[in-house]
Amino acid sequence: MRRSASVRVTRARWPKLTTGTLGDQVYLALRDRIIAGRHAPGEFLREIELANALGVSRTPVREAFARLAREGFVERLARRGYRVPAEPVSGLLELYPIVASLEVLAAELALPQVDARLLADLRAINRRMEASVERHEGPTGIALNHEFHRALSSRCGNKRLCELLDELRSQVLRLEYWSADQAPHAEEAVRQHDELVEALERGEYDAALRLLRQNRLQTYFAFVAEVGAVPAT
Amino acid sequence: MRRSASVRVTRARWPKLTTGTLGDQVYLALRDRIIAGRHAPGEFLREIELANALGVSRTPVREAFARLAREGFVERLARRGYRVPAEPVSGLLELYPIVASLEVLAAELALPQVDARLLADLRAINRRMEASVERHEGPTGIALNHEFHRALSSRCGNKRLCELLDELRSQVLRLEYWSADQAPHAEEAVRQHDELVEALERGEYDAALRLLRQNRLQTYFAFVAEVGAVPAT
DNA sequence: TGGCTGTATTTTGTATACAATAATAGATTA
DNA sequence: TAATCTATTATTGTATACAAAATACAGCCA
Repeated sequence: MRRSASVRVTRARWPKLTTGTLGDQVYLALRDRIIAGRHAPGEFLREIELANALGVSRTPVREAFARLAREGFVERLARRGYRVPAEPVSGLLELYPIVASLEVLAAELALPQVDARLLADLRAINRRMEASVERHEGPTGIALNHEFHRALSSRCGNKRLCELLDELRSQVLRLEYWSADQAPHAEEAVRQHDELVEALERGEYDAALRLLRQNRLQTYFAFVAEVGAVPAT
Repeated sequence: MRRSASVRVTRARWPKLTTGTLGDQVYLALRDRIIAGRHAPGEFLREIELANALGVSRTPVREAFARLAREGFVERLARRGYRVPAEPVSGLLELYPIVASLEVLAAELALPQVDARLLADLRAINRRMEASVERHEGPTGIALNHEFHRALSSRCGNKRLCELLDELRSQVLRLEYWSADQAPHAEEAVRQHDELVEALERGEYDAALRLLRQNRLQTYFAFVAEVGAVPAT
């Protein structure tokens, strides 16, 4: 009971829960905080603490944890609790090839759906990314890089693929936020994005796919070079 | 209360729960039943019923449902309950390309790890698949087809990729059990598997990858042709 | 007779109480 | 003084009680 003061303070730092089931809301709130790096890797998250902070019971918090654990945002230690995992290096090393493969597939499927509006969106996102990179606003550039690829692959017409990519990208996002100061090989990426859009405009689909593959592979190798790891491929 | 008789009967048909957390055990038991087709598509699954049948409370059953829903084995209808989804056609149509892409990636990564033991395993699995197809033991052939591809891709060295593929394959498995009488283009697949193993033995990696891609694409197109759907690619 | 509304029932969503277990700190002994 | 054993405590795992909401059915009215 004498905790009420600190609980109130903590509570103010959390977004209010509004719609949907409580479990979903807790999941979203917690995931955003973890992605944004507001919980240090290795930090333990306690059900009761979060429940108090959010003004809900342990049940929805547990549901959120179960989901977050399955998606890799927290680790579940049997009978010990949940903690934000460290090891972003191996995580990115494993995720990058998966995301790259699926994005190439999504792009192949999306090619027939490319239209003027999508191209305009892609250009706009890339201009924002360019500006962000120039100003060295690290995290913004990382997010915009993902937004660019999301805009393209979301046209693939395969709902399942879109959902899977969204989930994987959000995991990459967290690891990049934590391990990198800015988007991977940012300036180069902006240029490659422009080339990709131009190829799409000219209807040169093979070239576009090649550029996408190259862009994603370079993200991977740039990271590998940075951390000094041995590439698996 | 007068339901007790039917509950007791149902209970006898369920496997006993042994190790791990109850939530995990319920998840596994229920998933296996759904994959095996023991619950008709469209059938509603009630928390209390399952809890009674398994001799546990609703809490672990809820955890299992949450997981199954995220993985596509059940649908969650807000405030209505959970049901086994119908629509295997669109599900397979969306899953096949995803699995194919990731398996090609996994195979690329696994190539350096190929050794005599793996090749022997692959041959053995394919012989069993051949026998199963000859005897028209439908479901067994479907499972063995997955086992063959799993044996290869599990050598990729990317844990994350392995887990993702396992999850996706188990979903494909359910849909194939329900929508097909036997492995997709079974005889042809057995032959292609043999060719693939032979290429691996000769160290012709490019040829092996080409054969794998072809095998998976044909699975997809054979299904498309069977259901008369319009292929997305 | 057909459609609508209100109520009862069923089922999920949430909260809380209880059980089990692993970490921790303290005491005791060599 | 250090190490080990024990008791306490903190935290998850599970069960159950309670709340909310959606459906189905019956009764009523047009």
